[in-house]
Amino acid sequence: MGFGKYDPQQVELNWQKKWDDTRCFEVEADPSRPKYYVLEMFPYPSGKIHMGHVRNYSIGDVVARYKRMRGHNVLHPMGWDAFGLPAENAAIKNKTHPAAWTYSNIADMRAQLKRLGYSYDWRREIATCRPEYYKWEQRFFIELLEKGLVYRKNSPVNWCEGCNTVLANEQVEEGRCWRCDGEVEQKQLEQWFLKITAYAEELLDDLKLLEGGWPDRVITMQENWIGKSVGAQIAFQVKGSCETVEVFTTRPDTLCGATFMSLAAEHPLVEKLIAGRPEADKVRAFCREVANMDRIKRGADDLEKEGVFTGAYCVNPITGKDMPIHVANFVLMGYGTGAVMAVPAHDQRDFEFARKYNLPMQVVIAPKGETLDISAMTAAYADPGFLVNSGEFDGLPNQEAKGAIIEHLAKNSLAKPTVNYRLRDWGISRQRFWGAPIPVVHCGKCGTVPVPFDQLPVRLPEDAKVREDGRSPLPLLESFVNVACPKCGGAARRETDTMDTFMESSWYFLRYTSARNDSAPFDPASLKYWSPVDQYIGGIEHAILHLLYSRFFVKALRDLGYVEHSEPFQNLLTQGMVLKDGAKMSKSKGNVVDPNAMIGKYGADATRLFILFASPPEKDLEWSDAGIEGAFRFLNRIWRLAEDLAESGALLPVGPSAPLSVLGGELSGPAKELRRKEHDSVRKVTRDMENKFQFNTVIAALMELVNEMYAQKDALKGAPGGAAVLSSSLSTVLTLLSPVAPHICEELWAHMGHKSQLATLPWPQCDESALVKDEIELVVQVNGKVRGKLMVPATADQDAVREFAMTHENVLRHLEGKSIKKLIVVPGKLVNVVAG
RNA sequence: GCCCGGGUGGCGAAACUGGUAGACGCAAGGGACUUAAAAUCCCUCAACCUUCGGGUUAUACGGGUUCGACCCCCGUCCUGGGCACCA
Repeated sequence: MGFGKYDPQQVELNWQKKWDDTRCFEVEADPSRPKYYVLEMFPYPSGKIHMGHVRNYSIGDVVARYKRMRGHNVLHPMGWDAFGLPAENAAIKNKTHPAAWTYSNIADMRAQLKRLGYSYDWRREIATCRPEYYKWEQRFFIELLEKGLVYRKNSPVNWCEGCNTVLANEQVEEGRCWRCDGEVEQKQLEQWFLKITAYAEELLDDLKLLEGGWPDRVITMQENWIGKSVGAQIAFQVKGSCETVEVFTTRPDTLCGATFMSLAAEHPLVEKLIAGRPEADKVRAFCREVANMDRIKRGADDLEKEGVFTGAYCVNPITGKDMPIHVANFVLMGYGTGAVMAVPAHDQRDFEFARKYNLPMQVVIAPKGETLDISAMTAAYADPGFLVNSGEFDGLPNQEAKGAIIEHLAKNSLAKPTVNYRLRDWGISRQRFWGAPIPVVHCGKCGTVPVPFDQLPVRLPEDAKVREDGRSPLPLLESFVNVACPKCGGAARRETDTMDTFMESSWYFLRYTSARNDSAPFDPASLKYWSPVDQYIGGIEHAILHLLYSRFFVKALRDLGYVEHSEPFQNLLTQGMVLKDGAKMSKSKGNVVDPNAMIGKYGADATRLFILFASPPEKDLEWSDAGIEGAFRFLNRIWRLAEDLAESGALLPVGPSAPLSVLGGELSGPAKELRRKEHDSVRKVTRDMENKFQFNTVIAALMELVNEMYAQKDALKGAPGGAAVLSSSLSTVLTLLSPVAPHICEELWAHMGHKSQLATLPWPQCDESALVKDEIELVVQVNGKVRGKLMVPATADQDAVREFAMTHENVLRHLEGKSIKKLIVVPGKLVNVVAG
């Protein structure tokens, strides 16, 4: 009896239904079993699944299915990052509510994911735009507010005119909006901030815990972003005034070489310093010009260093010398204290500035035994050395001098060791509608009042109409805005800003552990059992944004008492992009390959197989229409192999890597050889699964085994134990391939007469004794070059190997006229004859 | 400037702990089957030389360590990415 043509549509729908009916992938916390939490970054419901999603979720599904077969209790959930701008834009265009567009997209995309056969526990599905979800986020917000980790301040913020909203620093890329690529301007606004800087040190330190589990480059990117600098804060007295200028420096050792001072244009002291001075107008004009310069121009590499003298002086706390105070365009108010002690001899920037404005320079560090002549220098000397011209500190190595000078000044409270970070607090206010409302009320009498827990969630009104101009309808929606103050009961107004959508994605992975709980954000026992995420998988584009925010959020929730762990994601796999013709797929380039079309033509299994085979997961993958044909061809090859065995009565219900007792005793010849290959495949596949999820070589190993079965099947069908070995090998192929191409494997598994479901079967074991070879191919090298290969008994010892090697004609030819100096034997592999 | 990656056939790639470089697949060429096509099966496939035994050169480039190097060390080039007038 034949199986008929391989029809992926029919096979796949059939098995998807069976998995559904048997609730195969639903899991509960079970402390008696080892858990494994595998998670892929959840999608934004933009409308359709694209190839990037297919790659991401196929990788995750193989991990989930593999770990399940390895005996783990596997949590593998899916949900929707459902708030955000595209929904609003679509709603404006289609004159509907963002919710309608979002939920309809979710329904479409869920169906697509189901069609791909991913093994999710769908009962845990979440959509972040649902009040049952964001209600808890609002609660966290209030708790963080009470703890002082949320605050409101009026500050310059990044404003994107295109998106009509504020952006966090992490969302500005080279002066442009991460989403719409529009130019970002600076604006002064009252905004809510999350105090991520309170965790700067821990966020940096804990990166050590992630070494080995996270890609190095992601760790470095986070290190760079946090940007820790160790140094000192030093106070400089302003001459003739009680004011001081506070400076942050990483080079306190160069203090005696500080010959002038540079302030940022926005520095609050500037106005006080110039009051009543003849320079005042000129300085004000300069400050205004610098402050009004747009962000991109001001940050440009080639910006000419410019400054202006304020007329005021401060005093070097060690040398006692006067230092003219300048305002300089390269000093940033946002870093350190907004003031820089200028050491022109040892800082390139200050060097150029001093040369341009003819300011004093003083060498204070020189290489051992050398003197530096400032007038002859063409650049600052920034290398290590020993102190000179620094009074009592002369002769100290500059590294040591750092501590000594701070200590000296600390006696008079003029300096203290300080650490500075580049990381800024996370601005989370968004002037948009489709986001979680910030749960506070502004009362004329009581000020800013948090909404009490029992009044949560603050729901996003369902009757709001999006505005043509893209601005949020919330401020004009009286029914939303007007509210009684929770404290005094008087008339008050609701906050109309919503939260950055990165808030929702900062904790969704925790919510999956008890997604349907409506009395608390998490069920503590489930949360504890499943956390942290063992394997997280997603794109490198979130190396900073989402991954940094999530790390911070987990630490903050830990300090609120919600979670016990400190790092959300134990292991991180950053998958490469899916390219077509060398470029990222995009509508504008017209190089998009639609997953639906591929599933329709070749099926989900072939699509998954190709995308996993074409490239290792971290690398970019070039889509190839011929490649997916090849994947489909391989599945057909397995199908026909099973069919062929069935037709010749050689298809027995023998399990994978069957023991000799099942195979009918000791084997010999091709049967033994195939069994060896079978077990070797188990060994290889298991190793590559464990080692960084190298699915491409996993699949290659299975192709080899199938090729071997094709080569041997006709000889084996009639041989003793042959049918059993063929069947065992086929079982092995189906079992090992099932995480990648689950439907066809289940189907053929059933055809073999097995009653179980592959999805819940244990992973096969490699029997080491099956790997033993009677004969091995011995490679013979002469002076490191291969000169011959011969088959020798695997048991041959060193002397025997030597004998064999010397029988090889070509080897002897290369040894002619030479004496053997040394013989190196790599057991089971090769022998190298060193001769000269 | 600082910090991370990466560089292997026509293409995607593989190579375990330093032990036969190119597994597996794609493309290409040849053959079988077929009235024909598709599908399938078999063979060839790094470059050059060859008396067809084999030889030489090859993992960006130049050195080194080693019996032996894609792999380890030093230097150079190219390339992708992150951070940056950061004090």
